[in-house]
Amino acid sequence: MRADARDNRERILTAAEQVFGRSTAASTDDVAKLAGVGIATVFRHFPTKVELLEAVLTLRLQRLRDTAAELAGGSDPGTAFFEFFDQVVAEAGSKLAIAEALVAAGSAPGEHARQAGQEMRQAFGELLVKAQRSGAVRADAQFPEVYALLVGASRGATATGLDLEVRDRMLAILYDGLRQRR
Amino acid sequence: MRADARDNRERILTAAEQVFGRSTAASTDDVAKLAGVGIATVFRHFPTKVELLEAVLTLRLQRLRDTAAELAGGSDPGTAFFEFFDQVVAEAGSKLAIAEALVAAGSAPGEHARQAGQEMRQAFGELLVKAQRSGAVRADAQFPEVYALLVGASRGATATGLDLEVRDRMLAILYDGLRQRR
DNA sequence: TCCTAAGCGAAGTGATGACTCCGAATATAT
DNA sequence: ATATATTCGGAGTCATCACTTCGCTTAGGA
Repeated sequence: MRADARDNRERILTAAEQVFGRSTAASTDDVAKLAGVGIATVFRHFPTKVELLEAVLTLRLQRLRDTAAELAGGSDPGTAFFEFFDQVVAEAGSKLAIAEALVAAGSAPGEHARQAGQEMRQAFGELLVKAQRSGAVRADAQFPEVYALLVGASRGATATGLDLEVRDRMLAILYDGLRQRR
Repeated sequence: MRADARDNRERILTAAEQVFGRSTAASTDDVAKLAGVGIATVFRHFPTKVELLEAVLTLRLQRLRDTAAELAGGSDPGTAFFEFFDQVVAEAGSKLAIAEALVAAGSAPGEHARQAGQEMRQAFGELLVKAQRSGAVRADAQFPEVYALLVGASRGATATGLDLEVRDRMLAILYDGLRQRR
């Protein structure tokens, strides 16, 4: 691939992430304009709009997976688990698209996104198990409901009108539920 | 208004609720077809698609408000609060539109929907206060975060793939957090 | 430097969907 | 029963958007 083509591909992805971050209903022209390329260039790199959306989704899921993996290597398992939860919800609070990505992670269309979603869930699952072994999270919680809570909290955060204090109090209540029953 | 006109208005609203329940991106033609009327008839009763959506949203919010008011008159305040929570989440689990309605309730466009949203939140707020007075819900929880949790749980429920056991375990964790700290 | 294949952008194309126009149909008051 | 004002339905219109075509440009090897 020629150097200018690679550059454009990067620019398009970056622009798409920003544009679709606001609304996935945005047009391909908008992405092209923000990227500073022609429409045809967008379609040359991503043959359909769905494939472009998929690429953006995959990127986001991979980043979340990396964050989880990074935290897993860190200090306290309990801290790592809640830290990840915090970070995801914080991001989702300002970017609706992240929340949507989480929902889509379960039943993602397309091979790349599906795999990225699976890896992210896998990494989050490991954070959960370690936190449970350390006693920071109740042992009777299973992955599906904890993931559902992550998705829900992300959506709930966007409903707070971006009020950080409300968001933190919401999470405090949720975390009380997730912690080990005495 | 002529009797046939009123009939059609009803039919259109019912059809719209069903069609937009699947996706708000559905076309007005779909609504007209399901209602068994011409497209023009839909637009005569609801001049724009947004107004039609608004009417559906208002209807849903009013129903939720009625449910809350009904439960408030019932027996135990704690039971009433969690019962409402259960019902809303259960409905949202099968109808994504309800979850969206909850989100929109905060910043609804249009006068009718805005007011219906406010009334629903008001009714839910009363359930919360009573439950707190009775000691069933922790006293330090304020309305905004509890509402955010309701919105979040509704969204989370749709992410469980409609698995009722997962949904119930998710709610159990959440309710543990909402109950009075001893 | 020059050649050429890879890449580019702007002007299409066709489909879709919100919304309108107007002649036909019909409810209802007399 | 009849008149007429109201309502109806389907065939438009117009804008938007995903996607294509094609003549021009340019990167980068010889």
